[in-house]
Amino acid sequence: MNKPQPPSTSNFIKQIVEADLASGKHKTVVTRFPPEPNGYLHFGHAKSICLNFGLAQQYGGRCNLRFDDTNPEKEEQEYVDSILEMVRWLGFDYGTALYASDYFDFMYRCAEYLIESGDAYVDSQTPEQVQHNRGSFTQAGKDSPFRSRTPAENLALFREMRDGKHADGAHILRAKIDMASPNINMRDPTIYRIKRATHHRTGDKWCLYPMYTYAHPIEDAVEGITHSLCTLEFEDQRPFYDWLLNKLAAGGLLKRPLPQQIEFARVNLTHVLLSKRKLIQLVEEGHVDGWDDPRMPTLAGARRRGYTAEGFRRFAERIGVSKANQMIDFTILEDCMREHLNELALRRMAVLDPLKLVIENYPEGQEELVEVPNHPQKPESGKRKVPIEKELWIEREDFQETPPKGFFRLYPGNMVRLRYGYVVKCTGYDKATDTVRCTYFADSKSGTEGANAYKVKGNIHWVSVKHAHACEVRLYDRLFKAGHPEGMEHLNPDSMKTIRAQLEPCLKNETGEAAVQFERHGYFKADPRRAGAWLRTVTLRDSWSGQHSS
RNA sequence: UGGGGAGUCGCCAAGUUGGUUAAGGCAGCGGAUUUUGAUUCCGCCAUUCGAGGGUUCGAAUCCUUCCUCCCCAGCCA
Repeated sequence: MNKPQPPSTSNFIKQIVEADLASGKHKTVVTRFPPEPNGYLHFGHAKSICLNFGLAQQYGGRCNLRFDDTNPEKEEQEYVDSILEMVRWLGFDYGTALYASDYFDFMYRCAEYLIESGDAYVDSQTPEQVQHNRGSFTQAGKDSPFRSRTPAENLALFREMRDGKHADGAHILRAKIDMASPNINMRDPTIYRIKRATHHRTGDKWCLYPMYTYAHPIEDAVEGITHSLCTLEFEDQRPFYDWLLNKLAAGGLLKRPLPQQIEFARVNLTHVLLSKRKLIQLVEEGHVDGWDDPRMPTLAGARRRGYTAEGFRRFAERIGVSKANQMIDFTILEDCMREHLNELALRRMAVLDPLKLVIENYPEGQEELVEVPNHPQKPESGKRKVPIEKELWIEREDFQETPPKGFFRLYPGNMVRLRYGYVVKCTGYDKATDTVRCTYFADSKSGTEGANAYKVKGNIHWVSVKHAHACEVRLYDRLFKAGHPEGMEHLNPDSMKTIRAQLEPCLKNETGEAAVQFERHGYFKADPRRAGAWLRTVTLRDSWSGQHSS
């Protein structure tokens, strides 16, 4: 039950943080999780969220949730709401959410400062010319003919841009750095563009929007972020990040100490696609029901699927943080969820593919209650009483008329225990009625002295025919079919199975949804023999309507 | 090709001020317990740290050459 947790591993980010704390560079740790509200959070974001919030938690600092909403064309309130909800679900308290758009005025002021200091200019080349003059990996770029405009000219033009006097794309504001830099990102990067789009928060107030490259460092600095964690592809951006911050700090617009950008590798999972483009495709083409479809690798989907927030936190801790590209085996995520669910989920007997079992020597009309623990390893979870009688449903796969070698469940002549009930011996199978027959041993009831006299290898679950109630339950076994990393189109949405909230009496997990493990249908280790299992529409018949007792 | 990163067991990942036998997890394999073929438990699983040279009494850790992979030429983030 108490699996030893892997020791909390150290990583290079913690080392930097600790060094900064030790040297007195920072007195506290302030991080941030800065999503652009242009989509739903997925498994990959979970790593970043846990990393940023976890770090702040660990060092007694704080972590901001900040929306990087600098491109109104792609962003929507719907995404904001969903992100807010999922971060909360993951168990992190972000206080009040912040928005890059709240700093638009300040960013604008900074831009005017850069113009005045000669560090930015308005470029009026066409996008094609800009691109052409940027040069290539091997060729230096060429200065724009507009690069030498005076600060006064630039300022006037920039204000006109802000005031809507120019068409989209007519001009851009660029940082004046070095068109010959070997780092292409330093070849006068664009920092403002004209874009007439309605912003989900600022409406039509602006027709001028800052670029991420420019906005992000300012957002970090304004919020007093100490360690700005981002993914590897931004490494080349760091020189500009530092350039900008130092310029603005020199101008008195920002206070030191300035934030430090630190890059880490994003997570990839085998058989799981996290590309926003492809996920959108799945939703838009109707391959899934929506962003929260339990088959989706989104956090919203994961939650409906029965994954727990704690499972994600363990996952983040286990995979670690480094700068080497990671391709994490999906079994690690599964194991984290299975591990947590195993501790958390109450056990229930349920028959998904029913086959009738008749106990021939059990008195007609008689029934009795057997006591069943809710969690075999946790007595404190209590027990419940489940009715047993002459006719039961058992799992079809628990019976074999002609058993394969090694099969130790029900087959003619073999004895098994009806879990928590009696030991029965199979006496035959009626093809006409599709019924398995057996006889039971009255002195073998679980919990009685006689029970121990019976040594049987098989132990099957069952449900009383009379008391069972059927309910539609859909179980989702696996996210994607192994072997089809490229897509989920191979899955049949109607046949998928999911554990859902119908299982009301079961223990609630922190999501408010029910987490339950079906006996023999719970979170098994990945088993190729079960790979096709989810391709069935199933009906659940369960006997847990019985009373709880403890 | 210019620049920036990364290479420790099938997958992650500790270890890097050079110092006995290179943590741990996942996966895998073997075994014990078990009223879930689950869980739990025990054991096995890198003479080797991308490769080759070198320095050293001693290197995954230092020097050097080479190889491989990833990122950058949006008025996206």
